[in-house]
Amino acid sequence: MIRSPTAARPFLIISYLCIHIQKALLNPMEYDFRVIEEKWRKHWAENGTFQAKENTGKDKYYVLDMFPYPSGAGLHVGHPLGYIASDIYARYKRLQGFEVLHPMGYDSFGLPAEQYAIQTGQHPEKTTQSNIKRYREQLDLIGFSFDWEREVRTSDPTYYKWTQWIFTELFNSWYDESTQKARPISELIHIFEKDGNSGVFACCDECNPFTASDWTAYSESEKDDLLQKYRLAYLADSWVNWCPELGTVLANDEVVNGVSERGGHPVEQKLMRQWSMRIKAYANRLLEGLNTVDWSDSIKEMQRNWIGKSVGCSVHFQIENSEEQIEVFTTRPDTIFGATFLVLAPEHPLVEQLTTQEQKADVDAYVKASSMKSERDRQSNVKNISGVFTGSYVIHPFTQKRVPLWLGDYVLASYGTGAVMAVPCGDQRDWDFAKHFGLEIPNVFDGIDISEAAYAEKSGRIANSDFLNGLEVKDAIRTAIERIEADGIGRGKTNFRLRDAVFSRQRYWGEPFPVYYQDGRPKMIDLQHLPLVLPEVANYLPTSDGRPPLGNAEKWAWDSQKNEVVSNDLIDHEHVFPLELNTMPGWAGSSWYFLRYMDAQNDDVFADRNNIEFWKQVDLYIGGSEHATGHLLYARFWTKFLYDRGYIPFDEPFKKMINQGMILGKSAILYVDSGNNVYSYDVVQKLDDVSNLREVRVLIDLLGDQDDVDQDALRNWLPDFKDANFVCNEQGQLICKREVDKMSKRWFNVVTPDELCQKYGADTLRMYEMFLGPLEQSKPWDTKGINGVANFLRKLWRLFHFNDHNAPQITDENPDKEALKTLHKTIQKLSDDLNRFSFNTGVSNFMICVNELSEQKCHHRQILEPLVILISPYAPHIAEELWQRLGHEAGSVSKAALPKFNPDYLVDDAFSYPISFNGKVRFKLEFPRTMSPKEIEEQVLSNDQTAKWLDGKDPKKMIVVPGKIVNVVV
RNA sequence: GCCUGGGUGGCGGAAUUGGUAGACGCGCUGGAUUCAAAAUCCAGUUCUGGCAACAGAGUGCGGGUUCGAUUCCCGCCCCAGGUACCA
Repeated sequence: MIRSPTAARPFLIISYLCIHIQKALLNPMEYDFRVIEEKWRKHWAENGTFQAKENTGKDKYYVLDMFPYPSGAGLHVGHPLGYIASDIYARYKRLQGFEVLHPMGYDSFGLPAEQYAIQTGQHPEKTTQSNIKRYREQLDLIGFSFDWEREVRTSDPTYYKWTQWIFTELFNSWYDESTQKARPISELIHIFEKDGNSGVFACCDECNPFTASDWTAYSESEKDDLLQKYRLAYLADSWVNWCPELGTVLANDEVVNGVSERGGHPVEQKLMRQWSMRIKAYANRLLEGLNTVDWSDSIKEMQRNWIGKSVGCSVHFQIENSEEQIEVFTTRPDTIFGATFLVLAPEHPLVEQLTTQEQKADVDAYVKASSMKSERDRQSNVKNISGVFTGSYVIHPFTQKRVPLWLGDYVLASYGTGAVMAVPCGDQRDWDFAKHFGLEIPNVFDGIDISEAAYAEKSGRIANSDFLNGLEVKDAIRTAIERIEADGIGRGKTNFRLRDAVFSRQRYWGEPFPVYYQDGRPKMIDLQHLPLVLPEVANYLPTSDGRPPLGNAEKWAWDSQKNEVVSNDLIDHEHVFPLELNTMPGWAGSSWYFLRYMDAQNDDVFADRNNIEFWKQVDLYIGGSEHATGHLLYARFWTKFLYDRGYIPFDEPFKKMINQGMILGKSAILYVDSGNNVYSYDVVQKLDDVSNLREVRVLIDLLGDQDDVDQDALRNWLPDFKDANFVCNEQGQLICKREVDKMSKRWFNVVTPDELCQKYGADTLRMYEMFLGPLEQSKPWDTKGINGVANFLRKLWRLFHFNDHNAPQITDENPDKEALKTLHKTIQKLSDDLNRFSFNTGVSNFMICVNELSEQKCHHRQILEPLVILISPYAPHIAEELWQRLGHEAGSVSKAALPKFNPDYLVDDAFSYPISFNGKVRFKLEFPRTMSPKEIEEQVLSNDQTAKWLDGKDPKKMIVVPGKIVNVVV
């Protein structure tokens, strides 16, 4: 056991190595993982063992891991968990005869490298490169079967060339609702030229009707402005989540509880001209597509909630003494007779116009107060009801009554129309609002009490509602919509919570937009001139006048004649134009990387059509569930878009997905008082007053087997402990309390795969990570148990009884029945475990198998060879070594055929029946499997032991389940 | 609040269609081997009572269905993740 401070480690590792070498010299038959693992890693790399090839005649299988962001902290044991599982699966698929694509790469654009650059002046490219190098070294140690020829890096210009291209394709597309498909913008222009926009049913921003002749009469810039409303990537003024601290905008899923996901800085609402993605166009298909993929229910549900489809209708309310109308969206048109007031969001465009002179002061104050509140404040004060009367009224379309018009910040400008018809009897928020301001609460439900709370259930009968009286809610909704449509005051409508995604970031370390501005209008740079490479800047911060970091670049202008980037000095707005200063968000590159792996080095297309046709969808995708509403939604969106435009033949990227759980760390805690004393945990537990103590986390590497700290090491670790007084227990130990935290440097509880590979070997690490528990569950890491797996691999090795010449002592004779049964039971269970992605029971089954074969003293080649193949996906290094020593070609176990299961070996002639009385098992009796239930019944009844449990009584009933159980009811 | 998971020994966990609860591993206890230690091997290890044979209880809690329930149904409690004025 290494129980030393990091400082003392080199010495211990050296001494450990000495002992190890000594042992290996003494006993050449021992399992020496260090030598073996290095040998096979080298062999696989040199022979390109795991390179995937297209069109080999085999069936394909695509196993993908979510690629990592290469952070400076390196990998801890939690990171490779999913990679190990996917690697095992990929290796099994190869043994089953599939051509397997199993690639890896890096999501290498991102904030941390940029923050580091701001602090140190170090170019993000440089830190990214060195982080990737470190990641690669760590990954290589674990023995993954990745095809590194296909590595991608999102920050590499040869990669982001295609990210830029996809952006231009999105810019040059619109969404045709009538065919539910993205189409080239050129086709839309053609339609406009012929028929104007009246026949166009598109997903677009609000747009007044125009005719073909209107269109032709528009100026270029008017046309451009109109087309922006239709493009899938568009430039628009929109309310964005602005994070002043980070100096950038954030997507909705990058904001958590009103603060930025990265860094936890406050976020506010701001109106900015930004690139956006019209993901809303795909809302329905993103929802429907979920039914076709094999993902966990929780992730699907999260996406469904995020998309948030609600079916209802729009209703127009005429404003009293005005030509204007207010449009509201409601899912409950059946309750329209209960609508006693209307509420607008404070940001609603008609607010100023509708406010009467008397109310102006109040309304202005309210609007101002609301705009000061961040979204977070609005959300956290749900119970805090606020609002103000505008002084205006609208006319109820059915009763013709005057309905007061209020403002309230519980109505969101960004959802629906930013206005609601308030039905206090049917909606709790409206009810609360009405109570608070003393507004009417008429009841439109038959026999429901609404004196204490609103009734929001979608059931029951409607009352006090004219033509809806007596109808069931469902029928009432339908009838109301029919009437609303017939009267021309509204129409059936479906709304989505999903909002268009802001696609601009005011950052340096991201993909530059392939865009320059001619008279303020965006122009795309053609594919043939891409990539538009990120320029050098002297400073990674925003410019002094508040422009994004790219504003610092001196050479960041586009010469539209030479088609190249030139110095800003040359900008003349004739041929040389300024380039876009924003960059793309982190999710741009990760939205399509799975396609690039299919043909990672192609310079002519993002991936060759033949390769795409061969590999198709990702068959198995493994990664964390934290990307449920971000990456996984955006990747689906881009996939559907590329499908629509005919670039790929499928519209869902990931057929099956498994989400691995998080591996948590176990922190070590000591107690410190205001003096200079450090207390052992067991001492603290006996103290009466602990109010003056505080918990301090210490480096877990300093702990021994009993959670006791190496005291000298602790003094050397941090100056705080240098001269501290240690209050130890009776054994003189300083014991730590262990607590489960996130694994992080911050809590000093990180365990790295490197140290475990060094000490126990990669095969042991791989199997232990799988053995910890079900893949999808989160679980704390405890290195203690790893011995069990290490012992198992040694036991496996001993099964082969190597002599001094490294030759196994095995026989070619036919194995006995018992050994065959063990083997085939294992084959069967393993294939079952694999189908269920139950890797933990997979490891157990290997342990059971090796235990049984050891007991049987099995020496048979016919048993041991299939076992080696079977275990090779889990423990590939030892398997290759054993395979070679068994006389096979080096490295070939990775390409062997999985042994076939033969049920004949499992058939038993007899079965040991548990005999239970009233459901409790009391003893066992063995009967032939062929014995009939009738005979078994007789045999059991005539047995001596039965008499004891009957205790003189007669059995009421007997249940005999052949091959399972016997139950006697007394 | 709502949605999705989950709750089984000292610990990680197993039990796949309702059929022997606790596989496998860790830890612990005892023994063998050893000058000693490591490693290895053997035996035991859900709890309670008992020297033992054995008996009773037992899968978050309370009910129900069934010959039989960790598994199915109803009601509740707790934990984790997601989400939240979405009209």
